[in-house]
Amino acid sequence: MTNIKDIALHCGVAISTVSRVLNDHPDVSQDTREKVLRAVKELHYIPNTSARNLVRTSSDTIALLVKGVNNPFFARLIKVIGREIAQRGYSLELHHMDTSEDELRIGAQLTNERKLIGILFLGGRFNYSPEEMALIHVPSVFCTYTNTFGNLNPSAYSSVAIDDKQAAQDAVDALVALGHRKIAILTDNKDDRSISELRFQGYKDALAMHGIPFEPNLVACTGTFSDMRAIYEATSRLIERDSSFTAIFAIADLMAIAAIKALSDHGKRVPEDCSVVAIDGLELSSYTLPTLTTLVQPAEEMGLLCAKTIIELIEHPGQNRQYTFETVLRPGGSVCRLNG
Amino acid sequence: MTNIKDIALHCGVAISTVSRVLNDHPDVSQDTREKVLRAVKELHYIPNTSARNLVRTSSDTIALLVKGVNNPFFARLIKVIGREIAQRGYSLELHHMDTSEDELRIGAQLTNERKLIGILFLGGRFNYSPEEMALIHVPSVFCTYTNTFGNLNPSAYSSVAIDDKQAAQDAVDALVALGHRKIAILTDNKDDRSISELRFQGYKDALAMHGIPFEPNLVACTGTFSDMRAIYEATSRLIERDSSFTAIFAIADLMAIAAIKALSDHGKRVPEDCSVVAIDGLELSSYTLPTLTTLVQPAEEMGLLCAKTIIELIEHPGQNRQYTFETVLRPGGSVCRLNG
DNA sequence: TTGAAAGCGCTAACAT
DNA sequence: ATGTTAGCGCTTTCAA
Repeated sequence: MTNIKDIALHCGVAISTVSRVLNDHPDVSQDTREKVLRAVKELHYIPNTSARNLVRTSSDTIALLVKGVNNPFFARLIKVIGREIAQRGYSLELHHMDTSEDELRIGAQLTNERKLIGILFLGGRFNYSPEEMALIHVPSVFCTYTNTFGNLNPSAYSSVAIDDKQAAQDAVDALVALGHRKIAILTDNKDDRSISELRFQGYKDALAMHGIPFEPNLVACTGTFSDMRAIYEATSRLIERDSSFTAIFAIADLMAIAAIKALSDHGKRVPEDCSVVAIDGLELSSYTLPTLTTLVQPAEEMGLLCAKTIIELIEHPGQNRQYTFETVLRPGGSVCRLNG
Repeated sequence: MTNIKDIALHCGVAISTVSRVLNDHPDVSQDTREKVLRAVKELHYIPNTSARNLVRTSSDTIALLVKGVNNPFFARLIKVIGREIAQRGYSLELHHMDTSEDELRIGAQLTNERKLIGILFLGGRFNYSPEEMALIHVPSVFCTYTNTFGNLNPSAYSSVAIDDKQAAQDAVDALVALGHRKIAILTDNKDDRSISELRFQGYKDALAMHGIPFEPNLVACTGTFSDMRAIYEATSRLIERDSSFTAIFAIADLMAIAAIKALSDHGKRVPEDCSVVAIDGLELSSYTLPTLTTLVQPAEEMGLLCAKTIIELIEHPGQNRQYTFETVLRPGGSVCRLNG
């Protein structure tokens, strides 16, 4: 591997001069600059970021730490965030990690490895403790989740999220408004201290608010957000167990899509025999047959605010703040009035 | 940030001793080891990977370089690859980059930054030149693409891919076998020197082989693989321009889904009025209404072979090899016999 | 079993 | 405008 020293030797200049050229410092003569740049090309020089990061005390880099690969909702968010960060003159580094890893630990590691100035967390847990949070020494924003199940002081973190419980209530409300009272729920999990639990809670609250008794029989747990087969099967079991429901609330769009297939395969037409409402608002859901009635998370706005917030925090530290977005019902062909 | 030196000071040992403990070297006394490990916990020590990578001459790390975020087909591949690499005792690092970046350059940079022992490229170009390829000094495998439009010597690269042209031919053949002769194509692009071009070529070849004249009017270009709205509109324009076709070949599953919606909105039922065949075999496509007839890329097998191949190359350099997979037709509800 | 010290490639003072 | 030099945090000889 050719390094900065090779370039210096080749050009008969000092390595600091090469470094200056490489980092666009102004105080280098035109001649030297060109000579160095030519050598860089000729010798196929590729900078060693490890060495650079080791010696630098700061960068202009914000990391976007994504936990879990399979979330289609993240894609739009990432796009918007990337655009805004670039436009504001910072660099964005995308890092993915497995669901099994600890995002705060990885964040801390990345911070001192790459001299990050900020971290955007995507897909993290809802229950950080102050001790865990203390690992992170740069500004950070929780994107699309917040600290509902943790005990962080509001001054200790920033977040941009929807109100999951409220969104679930809205979904159920929409079904009730159409005359439905036997409403099943399709959820990943009932008590994951995360999205599923919140949306499940919103479902129960909404039922209670409408004086509808909660029926455990109408709860279908999939154990997954993305495995269509598992979702299909959970729905099938639900139908076979108790098909008295006239509507399903699915906590995610993809779940609704698999559910509609299961309903169809069991001779139940959507929406005539069963209405379906979900939460997400994926672009895809506007192109299925029938199209999905879903509570849209405003991905673009949320992504933009995530970016704006982290930059604000970087430029003016200490102004932590939690933002909550409203979901908007996007009408689709998957619902209809009961017996209508 | 606490570093290895702080730990050493805290424990009253030398830096090298701490390093030995951290790297599981055997020649450290039980006492010292425990003392150091305790300090690591207490002081919240987090290793600096940059420093480590700078000094190391090699790692056990294979990188999976993914270009473009929005490909749903990649998710499964990544999962399989990750599992196999881990099982064989190597580490996998996932790196994402923008479509605008040069994967070979990034690969080269990452290699000397992180001391990689191998690279898996996902989503790269089909047209590398030997000069470009010379940047990469470790074994590598092109996953799900190959060098069709480049001039690499077969001994100079390894790849695991499907035969895109053949898959497109198979798709058209399937439609012709059902009596269709007016077959439209929905493609990203006609000449991108990549997947789209190959599949478009396969479409044309198949038509020719069956003595069906190629009609430019029946070509709909979307300019995208993932923007459903754009695909929907391209399909709509196609229908409004010339609705004489009885079948559509979509070069990707998501395109087919948007196309079916457009057909439906134009009063054309699928498959009764128009059959649809695609290439991909996403899990999703088995859960749409109607389900998609699609040529499945065997993601699991391909991912496994990618992993096996890179490991083989690492352990026995110089055995470059190109693998081609057959796609398999997965029958769905989106096709039927013409006038049947 | 442990310590001392060299140096990975680079940036950033500090000189000149 | 350019050169010299001291580290950044770590691994790895080489000595003891």
